[in-house]
Amino acid sequence: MDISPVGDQLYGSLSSTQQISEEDQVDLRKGPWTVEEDSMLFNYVSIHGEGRWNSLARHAGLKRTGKSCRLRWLNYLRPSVRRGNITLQEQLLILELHSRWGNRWSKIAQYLPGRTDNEIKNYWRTRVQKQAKQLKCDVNSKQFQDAMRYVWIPRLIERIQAGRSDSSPAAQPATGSSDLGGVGQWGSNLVVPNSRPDMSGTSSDTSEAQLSSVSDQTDYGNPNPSGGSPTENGSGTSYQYGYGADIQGYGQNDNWLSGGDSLENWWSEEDLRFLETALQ
DNA sequence: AAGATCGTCAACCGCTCCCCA
DNA sequence: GTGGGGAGCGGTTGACGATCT
Repeated sequence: MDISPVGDQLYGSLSSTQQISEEDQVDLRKGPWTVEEDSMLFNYVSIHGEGRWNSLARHAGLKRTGKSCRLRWLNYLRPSVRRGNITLQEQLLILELHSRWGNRWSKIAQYLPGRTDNEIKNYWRTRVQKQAKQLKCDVNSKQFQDAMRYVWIPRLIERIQAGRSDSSPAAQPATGSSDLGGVGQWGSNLVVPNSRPDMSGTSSDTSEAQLSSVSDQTDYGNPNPSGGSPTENGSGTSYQYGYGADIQGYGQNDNWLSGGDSLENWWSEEDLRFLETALQ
């Protein structure tokens, strides 16, 4: 765990400047969490469970707001939190779900087990918005939406499929929940890789249909669409989705997707030239 | 080597929603 | 019906390490 004790350095003098008042709770701490605080929160929640964060903070002996405790637990301490690089499948899901729901980060996060809304939000702002900036268009513009649909997403799909055929053991889909019969596979229901319609026209309708064909069949009220559910496969937990994509759970070897598979590497010079021309 | 700039991410803030008395 | 408290959400900030000049 990468927990910095910097909080003590930054806020260690707080108590000396504050009057002790249980009523006002003026000695509430802010800033980075210390190892001790993490330990206190983790132990308390492990024993008593989540909920009632304000009273939980008091009873756990934490000089933090309930909000702060909740955030720390959900984004960091919770055992199910998955750390590490966003995988290609996760990138694809984020792009697809964001195209449908916009900045509904918590809703999007429901479909990426172990990922927090904060993490997805940060990913979007630092990676996706950066690409929009490179292309000199707004991230919400039709131009950028088309760029994602016709270049970015197809390339992600290609790469995912290539990764599968490369077939390092870790890249193999989990077999635990193979009862997803009939649910589309990458590239078949989602989009046709390498299809690059005339982006100068109003082609978003057809692309929307392509992109939505699976999504519309999916019960988004269910955080695990098409019966996707955590499955134990011996070395970790895997989740499968209605798209036919599965995301290797924590504890898995994600190397086949991480390390050099940042979005920047997806955006080849060729793509950039193509897009810049198309966007003019 | 040192300062400037950039990228990432943890954490906070303010607002809204929901539940309950 | 309504007011208050708790929880959740999305936007924003700031610290810090990495990279660049």
